[in-house]
Amino acid sequence: MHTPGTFLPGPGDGRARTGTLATAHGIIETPVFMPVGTQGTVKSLAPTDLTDMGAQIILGNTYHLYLRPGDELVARLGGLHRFMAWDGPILTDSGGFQVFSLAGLRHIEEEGVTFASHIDGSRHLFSPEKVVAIQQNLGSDIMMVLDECVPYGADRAYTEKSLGLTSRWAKRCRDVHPAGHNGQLLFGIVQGGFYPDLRARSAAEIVEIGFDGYALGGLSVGESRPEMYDILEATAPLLPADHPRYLMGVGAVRDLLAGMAAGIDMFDCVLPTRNARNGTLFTSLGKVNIKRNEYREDPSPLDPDCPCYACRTFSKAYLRHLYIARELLAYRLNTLHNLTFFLRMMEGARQAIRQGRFAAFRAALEDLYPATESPEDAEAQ
RNA sequence: GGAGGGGUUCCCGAGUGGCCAAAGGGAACAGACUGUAAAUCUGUCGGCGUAUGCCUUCGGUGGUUCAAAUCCACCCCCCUCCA
Repeated sequence: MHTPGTFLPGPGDGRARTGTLATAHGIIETPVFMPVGTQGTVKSLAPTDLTDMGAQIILGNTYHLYLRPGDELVARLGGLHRFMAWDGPILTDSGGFQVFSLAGLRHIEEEGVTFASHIDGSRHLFSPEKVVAIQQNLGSDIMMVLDECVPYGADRAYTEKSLGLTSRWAKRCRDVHPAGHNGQLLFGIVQGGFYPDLRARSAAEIVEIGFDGYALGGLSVGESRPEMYDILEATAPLLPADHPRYLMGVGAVRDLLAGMAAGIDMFDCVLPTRNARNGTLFTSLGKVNIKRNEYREDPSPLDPDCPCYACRTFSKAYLRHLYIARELLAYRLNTLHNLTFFLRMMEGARQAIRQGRFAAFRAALEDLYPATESPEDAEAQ
């Protein structure tokens, strides 16, 4: 049988590939999209909803769960799976991203990062060892090393220095969590900003340490698509083919497609869940802003091609009404739908890759989800 | 009948001589959201073919003034208290 950590590549199509990753809570078919459940819940959904829509693995967050309710409390209650009643695989992010995004009161030094809680201002230290210990308490199937997610625009000197720190932190994480320990996998994270040679160096150092999987961090942090794709395409091939590759924090429909085309196996992003709560829905006919006046009396389903409960049961007019009226059901139905769309898209992608028609699959979706130029980009031209 | 308070742009509500097309909130309309401090944030929101511009608007009418949502007179509504 599969022991946790076993990654078996399946049929591929160009650089895009399928595969299976074994974890202590089940086997994941890749490429996979992982819904984000930062605080031990995918906002507005119950675990049964996730099971029903075919979610294979979800995310939790070290930073948030450590601060509240506390990883030791979760451990006493039987671990995160039991605590939140989700039997499938869980990946926990290390808090590296929070170190970056909650940039307010924080200090990065060799030992780790000192920060102030966004909840009560209390001071804490996240060291590589601490972050692993927290994730061990949570009992996640895939743990992430502590890294520094370098902000967009960081200069070469800073990026280079940061990359070295991320590598040393990665090594310390590996040292306190040897391969195979507890059935919990540990993934390394490649940084290096937007300097291809630094990316290559980071990849080499992280691969040298040896992890169960390799993540690309520090992308989709404000850069343009071409910049992101350049780094993605240059770096993904540097990650070992016999391990899963994870593109952190991505993403948008066309970014997922670009990632898969580059050989990425795993993705996570708040986009489908957050956008659902903000009224932007993804459908087989393109993006729908459900609050628009044009849907006020529209009796048709949101997506005639979608099997989710919202699409099977309600009209766009009703979904619009719920959203405009800020009814709680709106958040739930919208999230149900958006995640269903993303998961089905990934299923479609896996099939397309197996059948050698990924390029066509990608092109069709890219037509529905054109690259939206940011106003800044447009003005710059 | 007497005393007092009030009528402001779709709604609520600031504004009591010029810096007022008029704060703020809501509604409405549109947009953003990429390892979730996000059920959040941004823009528009009287009219005029992009306007340091013009026109219309602050219960009604008439006046004072270089200038009025703001001051005066009368009128029309609404609310509270006392008879």
